[in-house]
This record gives sequence, C-alpha cells and structure tokens, in this order.
Amino acid sequence: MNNLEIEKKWRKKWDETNLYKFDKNNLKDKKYVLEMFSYPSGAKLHVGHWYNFGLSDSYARFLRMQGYNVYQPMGFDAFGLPAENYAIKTGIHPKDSTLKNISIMEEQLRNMGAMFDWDSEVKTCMPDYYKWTQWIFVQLFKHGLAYRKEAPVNWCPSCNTVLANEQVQEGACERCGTEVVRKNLTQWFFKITDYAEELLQDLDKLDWPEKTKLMQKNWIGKSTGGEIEFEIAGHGKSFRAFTTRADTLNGVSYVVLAPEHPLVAEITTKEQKKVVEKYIADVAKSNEIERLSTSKEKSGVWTGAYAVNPINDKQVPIWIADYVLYSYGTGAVMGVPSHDERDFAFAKKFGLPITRVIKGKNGNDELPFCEYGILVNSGKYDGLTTEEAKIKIIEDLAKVGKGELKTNYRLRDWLVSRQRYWGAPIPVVHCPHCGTVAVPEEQLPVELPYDVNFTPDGTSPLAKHDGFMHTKCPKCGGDAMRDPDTLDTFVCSSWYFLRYPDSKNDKEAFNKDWINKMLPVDKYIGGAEHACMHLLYARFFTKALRDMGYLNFDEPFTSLVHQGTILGADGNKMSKSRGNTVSPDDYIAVYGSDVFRMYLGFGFNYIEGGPWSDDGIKAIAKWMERVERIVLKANDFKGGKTDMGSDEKELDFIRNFAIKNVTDNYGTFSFNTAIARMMELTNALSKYADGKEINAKLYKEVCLDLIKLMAPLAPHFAEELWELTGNEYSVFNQKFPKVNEKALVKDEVEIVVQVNAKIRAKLVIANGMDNKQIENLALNDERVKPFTEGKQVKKVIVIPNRLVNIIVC
RNA sequence: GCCGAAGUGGUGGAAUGGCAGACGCGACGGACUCAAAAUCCGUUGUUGGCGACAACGUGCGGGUUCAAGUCCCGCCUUCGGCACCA
Repeated sequence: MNNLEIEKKWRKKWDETNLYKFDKNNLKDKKYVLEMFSYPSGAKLHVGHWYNFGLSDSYARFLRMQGYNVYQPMGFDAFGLPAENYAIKTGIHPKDSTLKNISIMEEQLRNMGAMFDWDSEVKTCMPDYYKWTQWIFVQLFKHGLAYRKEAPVNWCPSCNTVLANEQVQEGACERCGTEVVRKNLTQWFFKITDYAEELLQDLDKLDWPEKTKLMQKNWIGKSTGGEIEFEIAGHGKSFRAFTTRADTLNGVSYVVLAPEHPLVAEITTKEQKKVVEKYIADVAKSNEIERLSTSKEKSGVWTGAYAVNPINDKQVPIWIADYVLYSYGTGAVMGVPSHDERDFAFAKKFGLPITRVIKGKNGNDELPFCEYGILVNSGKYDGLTTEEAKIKIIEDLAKVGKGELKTNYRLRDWLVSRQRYWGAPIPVVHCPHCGTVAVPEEQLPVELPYDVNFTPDGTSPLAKHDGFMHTKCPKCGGDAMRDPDTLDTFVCSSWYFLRYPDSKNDKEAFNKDWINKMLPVDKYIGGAEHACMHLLYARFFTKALRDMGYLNFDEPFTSLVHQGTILGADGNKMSKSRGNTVSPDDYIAVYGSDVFRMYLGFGFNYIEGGPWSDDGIKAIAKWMERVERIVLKANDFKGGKTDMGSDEKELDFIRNFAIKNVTDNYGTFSFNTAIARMMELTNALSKYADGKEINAKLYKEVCLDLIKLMAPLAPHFAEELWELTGNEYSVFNQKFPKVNEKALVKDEVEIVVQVNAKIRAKLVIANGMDNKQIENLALNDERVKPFTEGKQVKKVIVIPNRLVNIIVC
C-alpha cells in the first residue's frame, strides 16, 4: 500500500462525499468534541499540534463509529503578543504574518485527515469575530461586570513601555536590561469575583481531572473569617484587617499594611518618611512570587504610627511589609507572632513582643503554635476553644461596629486592558460630558486600524492614531476619544466555543436557541497549563452570559481531558532556540500521516506525554504492513471448516477481549493500551492461520473487526483495507464492534496460591468453583504442602478467579 | 516560596489494594537465503544455581494491611501554573 497516495485519495473522497458533515437535524446523538484552538505563532504545525488534534480526532472518530453525530470545529486564537513583537523586530505587520501563518496551518490541518468542520472556522483577529467579543464586553459593562480602576503594570523606563511578565527577566527588561518598575495605570477589569462562590461550587458537577478541579479550588482560595477594624491612634481614620484567626486577637503585637495601601502616606510620621518611601520604592521593583516567598528574609519598616486593638484598646505599631498584598483581602493584616509562622519570624527579626494567647489541648508549649486550642491571656474569652472564639469575638466586635464575619477569596478580578496594538479594541468612548460610554451595538465592530505605528514609545499604539482616537460621543454627539487599549487575548478565547456552531451569524454573537441545543461541549481537550486561567475565564463568561439570559446552561465544558506535552529528545520543552524541535512533516513524508498518528498514540501515555523519540515509529509502520498482509489473506481463504473448536474459541476470546478493552481505552484516551490490544489480536490472527485448516468465515469476521478497531487511529489505512476486502464505502459509516460477553467466559481459570503472601503455586481450576473447594485444592497441593507442614493455618483468603492466600504461623 | 502532578527493566510504557513489567523497541539465539534485506519462530528485571528453584526488585525513609507500584506520614528529584506568553 502506498500510504501517501491512498491518503490523498481518501481525503478527496471524504471531501467530495461530505462524509463528516455534521447533521444539524439530529441533535439527539450530538457530541461536541473540542480541542483548544491554537495560536498561529510559528508557521508550521509541530508535534504538539499533531498530538493534541490528531489523537482527539481519533477519539471523535470513535464516537462517530459508536453512532454519535460528532461536531468537531477548528479555528485560531489569532491576536496576541508574539505577532506584535515579531512585527517590532521585522517590520512585518501582525495581520499579514498572522493570516499567512493561519493559511499554512489550515493546509496542514486538512492534510492530517481529521474530521474538522471547516464551515465553522473562527479566527479571533477578524472583525466578524471580534465584533462579538466587543459586544460581550459591552454586555458585561452594562451589567456592571466591567469596571475601571488603577492597577500596577511592569514599566520599562528606558523603552517607555509596558512589559508582559514574560518580558521581564530577573527584574530587568528583556530588550534593554533596564530595571523594571511598577507603575499604576487606570485599567479595565472584569468582575469575576462576583462569581467566585459559584465557580467554586459548580466544580463538583464537572467530569474534569480531579487535580484540575483542585487547582481551581485553590486558585479561587475561599477562606472564612472576619474583618476587624483598627483605629489609627490620634488620627481619626481607621482600616480593616481580614483574619481567619480572630481568636488570637489578644495576641496582636503589631499590624501591617501593604506598601501600596493609600493610608500609608497619610499616617507615616516625619521621622519615618524617608525609610518608608525608600521601602515602597524597593517593593515596586519586586514581583509577587518574590514577595510571597516564605523562605526569603522578612522585610518591613515601621510607619511611626499606632493602631488601637479594638478588643483591648492596646496600641500596637503599624508597619508596612511586602508580604502583605494590597490586592488580597483588605490589604492589611494583624500580626500575631505567637500563633503564625510568618508573624513569628517577622517579630523575631524586628524585636516585637510575642504573647501566647492559645494553649495546646495537650499542653504543647512551643511557639509559634499554629494549631487550634484553648484561649488564655484573653480576658473574658479565656477557656473558649478556637472554634468558639473565632465567631464570638467577631460577633462582639460587630455589636460595636468594629468587625463582621467575612468570607474572602484569593481570586482577583480579571485585568483585561492591554496597552498594545494586536488585540480587539476596547469598545468604549470617553466623553468629556458623558464620561465613559459603551459603543452601541449597531456601531460595532470598533475596527482595529491597519496603519498604526506600534513601536513602543510610552503610550498605547492606538493612542497615536488620530483617525482612530477622535470620534463622537454616542450619547451626546460631542467630540470624544476612544479607549486606546485592546483586550487581553484571553477574552477572545473565553467564548469561541459559543461562536463555532453559529460562526456565520452576522446578526448576533450566536443564536440563543441553537446554541442552547449545541452546548455545552461534551469533551474538551487541551493542555493542563490552562487549568486556572483560560478554563476559569471561560466558565465565568458562560455564567455571566447565562445570567444575562443568553444561555441556559451553567458550565461550558462538561468533560475535560488534558493531553501531556511532547518534549524534545533532550527532555526539555521544544523550542527553536534550544534546537530540539521535531517536524512532523519529515516523518509524514516517509511513513504517511496514519503511521505518524498511530505512533503518537502508541509511544506515549496521552495524559502524560514525554520526551520525543522515534525509536518505535518504524515498528508501527511494520505492524501496519503486517496487518495489511494478514487482512488481505482473508480474501483468499474459501470454505474450510465452519465449527468452533478450541482454536476458534481462543481466537474469538482474543477478538472480544480486544473489542472490550479498545472500546474502554478510546473512551479514556488510553491509545497506547488500545493499540497493544490490537497488536495482540494481530498476533492471534497470524497464529490461527498458521497453515492448518481454518474457519474462513470467522477469520474474515475478525479481520473486519480489526479494521474497525484501527479505523479511528488510522483512518485512511482502514478505509483502504475496508475497500480491498470488498466492503461498501465507508468504514466510518460502520458501527464500532460490540463485545460478545459470552466469548469472554473461559471454562478454566488460573489462580495463584500464596503462603504468607509469597507465591508457591498456580492452579488451573474450573471457572465458578466455590471458595471452599478452591481452598481445599490449594491446601492439598503438593507444591504448597511443604510451606504449611508443621505450621498452624490461621486464615485462608480466597479472591475468586484470582488468588488464594494461606496465612500460617 | 505557594498550588498541582510525576518518578516502574537497557528503553517507551502496562498493571479495579490481589501473579510487577501487558504491548512494543533494543539485545541475544534460531529458521529461510550462496549471502544480505525482508519475513517468521524463540529467549530476555537483577543476582545465585547445570537445573527444578531461591532471594531481591516500582526515587529515598517509615507506617497501615493477609496482601502496597497503588493507601497514609516525612523527604529527594523533575515537570506544569503562579494572574500581561497563550
């Protein structure tokens, strides 16, 4: 078989006959299978794309052969930083390079021989798509879920530009090496925190990997506790601190504000002003990972001011320290060195008092004591447990307006403004009279102009484009300015799965009734690196659009699978700079795409991935050639015997064993073990037709089953064999083989006999023998006796059809 | 640092708490051949033994259990994420 030729032949036929066209009139059996769409950065498909898309397509084909009406769209996440950086470097416009890359990738994706529904294709950088991204922004704005506030960005003072975290290397700009500082800008946010609780609760409904759900849970970071109000001594103002351990309030020996806290400037005394300002400037240079490191030496400075502890009116010093983040909780914490590791280290370093207020239930006296216990040195609260006091103290404070029970989430609102060119413009107009005004729907899209100078010089590139910036206020008609920022590309990718099924709709983002029938996605496949951001943002969008009345489901992705990463042969991530990339094309040119896909399925655990090696690819090619020989032999066999002797039963057993396991394995993306079972079936067929008289009808039946089992992983190959064995087009209109459970019941089974958990014998016994009989057989076996003689049999454990364990002493 | 994973023969990888190493690769031996390629058959965790067999063996150290690669506790190493790469 000439793989390259037959692959071309069948792709043409599939196209001409519209074989894979999704049937819009049969939604009863619909399965929406979706792979995370790709970013068109490099021009060509790499092994990772093949691994994700090729094997997901095999899963989709398996569903099709099980009788489902499979919908599997494809598109491109086309806005983003790399194209813009490439443009700055080379002068090639992001639109030109992106569209060129897309067309090359489309061509390659078509040659993969997958069932993609190209009619549904979306490209997020095209106005017919981002028009609706902007529309969603406007809806969020109208519903109070988009708002503006100040937030810090990485700023390179030399390049005069905002840097992505990725562009900051050890605190310095990757382009010029200048030290990066944090600078506040007014930016757009989406209020994902409004949905924190639901995003947390609904995780239980999802068929997702447990680890992914756990990561999202920790990312949302719910903690229940209370807010406590501290007055600033002699100042008249106050601030609140969030704590989960209000029971330790009497042990507070200082409080800490985040360096960015607005009160800091007000309360800092003359004497402390210099050190405080110096400290704030230093902190502005560090990132959050450094700030929150628990192994790093504690740092902080005193503001000179004091706060009043509302529980006992004692004055405690107010410090600022980098480990307190302004973005979490209230941006202020109370310091209880006796019962918190971090506070303990801080107090030790700066000589602050340490007072025990919780005693261990078993008299543990070592500090810091961070477990729950009994209150001491706490006045009227002495003797209460932590659990009781946490609530009681807050309730008492609430009565005098100094506290309240509070639930906090680590999750922060989503910052969506980017001071960049290559993204969807934010559809907002700033009017001197009317303020911030959303662009009305009929004026969308706000088109991204082509002729923009995006070399970095201190402002958003769009701000320099007069034709874009100057506009009229949609409300009052007066002169107004557009928002010069663009949207984070995560915004584009948070709803593309809603656009696919209705991608040609130019009246609305999607037709509500239709999308409610097509969604949610039945199986979503993509990398685990998206666990906390993309997958959370998409869930948020779905819930927000549901609450606006556009959707009637709660979750976008019912079931989720993460494919692993294929690394370079050296075990590192593939990258051009490392020179360890692997080109699928080189292999496909030699072996064809089916062999390549089959190898990707066989050589790795799909969920785990691993370093690339082509050691086994030749073996796969040989195995498939062997299958071809074995299957085509079926055409030559005529007549022969028709009864089912023991050889026939053995072959039938292996056939059904393969069908059962392959079916399960496709469902769990365990392609490697599925292929192992197909190889066993191949071996069994070869052994069966080893010269002696055979049952030709059975042989052919088994061969046809093998073709069907292989079809999802080697679609062209299977189609060709299906035709060569005299069957009607197409194998993909065939039903996947069904297991005959009866053939799997063996007359005899082998069980293991252990004495004190060590294997001493193996017995072949009749299937279904009762436990007492098995026990007797085991105890009387000649090979077992030497190990039990002279000893007392304490217990015998019989696991039916598996083993006997005799415990002696 | 924090959150989440992973660690099994020479190698890729299999194993609902129940025979560790399925299925491959590689290696070794054999058949076919003048020879080679291709193909087919067999052996292959380590150590000891001619052998039947025995002991040991799933990153390290403990523990639970009749039974642990699998469950629990404590480490080590590697990988993913940490909010402007997507």
